[in-house]
Amino acid sequence: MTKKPTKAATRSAASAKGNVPVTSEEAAAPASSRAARAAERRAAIVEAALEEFIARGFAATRLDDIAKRAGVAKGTIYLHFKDKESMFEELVRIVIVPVVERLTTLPPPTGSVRDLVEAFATNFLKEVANTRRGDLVRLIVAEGPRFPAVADFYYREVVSRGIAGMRALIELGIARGEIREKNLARFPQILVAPAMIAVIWQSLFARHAPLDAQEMLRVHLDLIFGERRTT
Amino acid sequence: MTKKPTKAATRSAASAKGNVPVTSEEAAAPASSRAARAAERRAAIVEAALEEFIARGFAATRLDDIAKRAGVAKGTIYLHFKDKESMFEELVRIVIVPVVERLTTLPPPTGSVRDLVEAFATNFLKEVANTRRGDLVRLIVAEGPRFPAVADFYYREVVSRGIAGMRALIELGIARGEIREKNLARFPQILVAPAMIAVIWQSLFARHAPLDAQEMLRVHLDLIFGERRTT
DNA sequence: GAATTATGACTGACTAGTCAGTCATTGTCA
DNA sequence: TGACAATGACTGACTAGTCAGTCATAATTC
Repeated sequence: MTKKPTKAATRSAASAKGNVPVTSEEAAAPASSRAARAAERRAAIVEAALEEFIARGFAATRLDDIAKRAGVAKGTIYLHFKDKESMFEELVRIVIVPVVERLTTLPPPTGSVRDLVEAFATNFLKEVANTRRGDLVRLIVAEGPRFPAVADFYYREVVSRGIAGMRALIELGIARGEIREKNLARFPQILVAPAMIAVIWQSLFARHAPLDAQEMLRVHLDLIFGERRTT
Repeated sequence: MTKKPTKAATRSAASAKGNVPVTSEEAAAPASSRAARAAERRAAIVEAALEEFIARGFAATRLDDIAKRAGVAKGTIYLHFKDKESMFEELVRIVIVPVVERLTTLPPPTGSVRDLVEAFATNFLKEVANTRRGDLVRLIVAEGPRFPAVADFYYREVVSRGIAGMRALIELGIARGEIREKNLARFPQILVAPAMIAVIWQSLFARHAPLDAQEMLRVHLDLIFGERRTT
């Protein structure tokens, strides 16, 4: 079979029209242009949908707008997603899964518990609070009650894991004498609360009163672990 | 025409059906039944709208549903509110203003700062967290970005006041030596964060993992003021 | 019975989802 | 290798339905 020629042609055609700003160093990838373009389009749709849903909420988002933003016809969306609702649900999964993976893989077994938590916090700020991801959290809070599937998923994949992880850290901190308040292990939510508040604050009140999240989290850790810096 | 009976009928019908739990000591008011009924209807509409908006969000809420729930024709809504959007905005004001008034009037100049804060927290749980009001907070978080007017109002009337009040309490606590962490005054958000988290948790994850908010807040206060109870 | 208030049928704008048709890509065959 | 056929990704006009807002009519009040 002669497969080479087609490939070359495909290639140039794709790159000529495709100012698709998504990923892509598929330079090495031998991806057949057909499949590659499909993947690109899907990615563009996901990106556009995320943007629109965050900006307008589920109900007020028009699929026409998503299509336009993605540079795709409306029908194309339905080649990738069953309907608006399941698109939203898949979207949340698609965006969250990699973040969870990255955050759970991180823990470098360094020194004190405080350092661990602080590193985690810094990372959280960089990866979530100051990103589109932060708005996604707000979106989940907003739409959760109307999308039990989303709320469930988020609880299972993010919240319960996060709480469990934090609890483990707290217990370690207590065991090592870094944390005085024993009851904290019963409510790891307390450890995370200011971070969540920071996320919400940024998207609602930042323009009224900017919040130095990094510094706030540090103060909060001082509260839990006792002072430390020269401050 | 026989008008008396109608009136009586109307009256009783209204009170029979109308378990409108809102205001109303119009007992003393010489309010012509005309004005009184109008007020009742308005209250019913507000109540119904609140319920629907909380359950479905702004965009997905139908005025027909609000009307039906309020026991009113759709046209009647337009006798009280300009349109859906301004109804939503007014709604937030109508519900929030009395709460703010009640909470700001409270401070009984009792003993320790910790007692003050704890009383406030308990009150907050009773008045907000376990009420429709709590869901309203979530609704504001959800719709805030699309309703700058609402976000502004909420910031001005609730957040900035709350932050200021908390800061005053914290400074008092520091002055009296009850609070060790001086930097806390720079981020009163930390003091409030768990309470907000509790509100959000209740409406999103309560069914996955119930949260004893009261107890969580107490632990948080222990963290700030130092242990206390026999626990 | 005039004035005020309430009603709900109606309208028009808008949108989720569909589907017949197009055409670039891929596979096949000489 | 070049021509032809098959494929299926993609399109966008279209349908069916929804819903905010209106207004002629009806009910109520004074």
